[in-house]
Amino acid sequence: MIAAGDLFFRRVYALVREIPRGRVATYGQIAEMLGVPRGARAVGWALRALPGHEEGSVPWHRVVGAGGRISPRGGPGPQMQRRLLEAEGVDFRSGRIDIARHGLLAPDGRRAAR
DNA sequence: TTGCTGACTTGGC
DNA sequence: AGCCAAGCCAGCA
Repeated sequence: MIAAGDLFFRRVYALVREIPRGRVATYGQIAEMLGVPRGARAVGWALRALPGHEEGSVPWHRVVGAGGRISPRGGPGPQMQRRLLEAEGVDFRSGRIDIARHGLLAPDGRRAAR
């Protein structure tokens, strides 16, 4: 259960839940949606504090860094994140995600991917 | 209230 | 292409 005061965290979680399967959003993009263009780090903080309770409900793995690269955090996290994304059809051919295709507002390019 | 840290981003070497 | 430094935001001691 999230504390009543942690409104920012709840907003972040709510937004991440809205990310469709097979698509990804960047920290900066989420922050901008929240009305905080430079609050990318705050978004990361929120996800870091993501309780295991919400972990099953919030697709945190669909949140990546700018340029479609997974933020190294020193744990099995990044590896699992990449695995989950690949399972959704996200292409890591270049070692990073193509935001132009898998981005939140990007047209479904998964089909065009090759 | 002050200061440090961090799942970030951008710009310069 | 990869590494370093500065800027910004929120939470916690």
